[in-house]
Amino acid sequence: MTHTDVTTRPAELAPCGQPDHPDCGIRDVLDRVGDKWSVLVVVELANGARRFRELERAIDGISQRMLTLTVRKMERDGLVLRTVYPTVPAQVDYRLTETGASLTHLVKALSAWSLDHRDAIAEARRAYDAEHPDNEIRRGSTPGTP
Amino acid sequence: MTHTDVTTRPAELAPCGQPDHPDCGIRDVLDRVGDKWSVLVVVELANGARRFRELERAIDGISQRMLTLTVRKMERDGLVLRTVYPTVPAQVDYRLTETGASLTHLVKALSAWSLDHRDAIAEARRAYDAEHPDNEIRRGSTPGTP
DNA sequence: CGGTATCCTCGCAGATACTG
DNA sequence: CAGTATCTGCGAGGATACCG
Repeated sequence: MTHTDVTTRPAELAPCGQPDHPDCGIRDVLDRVGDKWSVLVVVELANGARRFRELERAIDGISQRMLTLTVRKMERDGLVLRTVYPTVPAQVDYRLTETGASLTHLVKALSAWSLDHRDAIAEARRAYDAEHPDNEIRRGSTPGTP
Repeated sequence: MTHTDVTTRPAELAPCGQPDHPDCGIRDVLDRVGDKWSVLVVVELANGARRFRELERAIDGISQRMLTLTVRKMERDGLVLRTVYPTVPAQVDYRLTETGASLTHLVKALSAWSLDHRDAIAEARRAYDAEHPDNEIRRGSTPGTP
């Protein structure tokens, strides 16, 4: 039985975490582009084709290895197209496929959301930290606490 | 209210990976909800308030620890609201805040994207694997994990 | 029920070195 | 330039046990 019933639930979101329900696809998409590197590659390539080095430089902090892995995985998933030019000092460029390009969409929405709620979140954090001074949940922020 | 204009194709995406550019917020948002658990919590809470146990049951595979951590982090970020009822066998429920609710939007878009491109990706994978039988990039697939 | 505290593992990711 | 290969660590996250 294929539950091809994408039944576009207007208000509700299909259950996702269940093993019996196949899931709403969230887990898939997160496994695919849930890591920051993939997303940042999409961001870079959203503005046009880039060569390996260009990507490496554009994405601060990524290691050669991770870039290779990321870009390979994305190639395999059909999100990026890899083109090798047999020049002397080998040249390769990457560009988004149709499928990959459709992601820029989501990435932009994500970016917009972040920008939109960034200070609300910062504020919420401050409030929380003020009320829970002992709490050590500080994952993802407050750098100066070694 | 829909405020995140997902459909507009404005211009270019701001550079993100740079240390000198502040960044487009992508890294922030990924640090915040980039992990699958957070997203799945959003998905569950999108359909209404849930108690701890309910969340735990709804999100298959999550450990108690991770649920606590995830939900705490989200509380701190002002994405979920935690309410404790001082009943005898303590009762707590979680619901999305305004900010958190604005995420359901993105999550739905993510879900839609996944559903929409799921088989294209599966196909791309098969094609890739056929052409690269030696390659061991199989990260993100080969589900057989009990 | 709704957590916290502890331990322990395994795999992701960084650094480094070598090749075509 | 554009990778591949290898070693290693570190820490996210699962399992378990125990409290209010």
